[in-house]
Amino acid sequence: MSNEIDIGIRLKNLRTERKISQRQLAIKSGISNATISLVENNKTNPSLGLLKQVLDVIPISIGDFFTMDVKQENKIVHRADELTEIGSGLISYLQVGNNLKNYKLQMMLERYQPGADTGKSMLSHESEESGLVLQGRLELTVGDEVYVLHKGDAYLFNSNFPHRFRNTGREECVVVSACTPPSF
Amino acid sequence: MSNEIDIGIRLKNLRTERKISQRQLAIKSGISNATISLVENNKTNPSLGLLKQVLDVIPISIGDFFTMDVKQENKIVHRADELTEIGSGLISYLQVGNNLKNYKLQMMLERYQPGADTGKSMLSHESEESGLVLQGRLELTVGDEVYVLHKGDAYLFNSNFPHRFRNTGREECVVVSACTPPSF
DNA sequence: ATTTTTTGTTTAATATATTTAACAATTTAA
DNA sequence: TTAAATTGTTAAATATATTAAACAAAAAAT
Repeated sequence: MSNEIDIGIRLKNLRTERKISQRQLAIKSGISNATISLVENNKTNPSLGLLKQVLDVIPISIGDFFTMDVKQENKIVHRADELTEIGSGLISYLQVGNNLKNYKLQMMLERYQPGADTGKSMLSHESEESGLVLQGRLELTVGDEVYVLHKGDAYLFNSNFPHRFRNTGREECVVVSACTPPSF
Repeated sequence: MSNEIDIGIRLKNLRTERKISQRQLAIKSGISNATISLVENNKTNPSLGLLKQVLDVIPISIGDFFTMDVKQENKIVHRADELTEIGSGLISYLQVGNNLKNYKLQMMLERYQPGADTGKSMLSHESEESGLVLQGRLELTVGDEVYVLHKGDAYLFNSNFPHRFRNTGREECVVVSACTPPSF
């Protein structure tokens, strides 16, 4: 799902590397600081003209902006409220770290609302998944086998098998999971 | 002045190379055909999300889109209504051709409204300019010399001299000019 | 300590992008 | 030829980006 362009982190990196504030950048570019904030947090869908105006003061071209490497994640401790939401709907995936390009490991705190269902995934990417249930009831289907997991139970499998997760219980189901390499 | 990003020509080239219509591209991308038209004619300032949606069906990345070479101008005959306006205000410069990157010669039809004034240009780029007055009265200053030209008169000079054009007459002044290499 | 700046974020107001629907012009079908 | 479909463009309606102004939190100054 996280298929979008991460304009925010790119701009924020460029700005903080130069040690200038949102407001300074705003003044130099002629864009409001509110907008800079919204862009950096991916809370708006900026126009190209606007982006160019901002990048002109860096300066960097639009092409370079999108082709440049995103600075590697170097934060080690991620506070509870800093985890990155990459899920949606009835399922929440709170990922440890924003940009995992340079990592082999993806760690997530998963929350399945009652009735939540990933659907049968037919993905055949070579990766391994493991998880441990903290709360609630989780139905796991791998191939033809169906399992029901409760608090304390864990799973580990090769994710090129078709698989599916469902919360068949009445309360929220919470799972801590790991995956290598990252699957999205 | 023409300092902007030529999104329009880039997209139009990509689309026409693939021989698909604006409407086909619109349907595939989920964007309205009206918008595609506006974007191709630089009549709107599209958001990045929109551009990405469109480019995804080409497909091409945003970075590549902006770094790719713009197809060279290959049109030979440019109809009167196809000339490219690169002037503004009281002065109209109708240029022969859109993208002159690969050309050494820039041909323009210039219209100076009464009172129009280029201001004294101190530019010292090595280039030659020539022009022929079709209508009206044109005051030309080159270095210390001031000349007044009327219908049929022409000029030719090396444009690293400071120079300036003014319409000191009461009617519109029309000039056909040439410049090498292109100055803007 | 207590102002005073400076920081990043958010909300309501406003500006502008985008869509829907219509148009005229050209091409395709019959 | 005429009718039908497809082309690109434009105007009015609508959705959304952007701004101005206020906010709370942190840093700097006194």
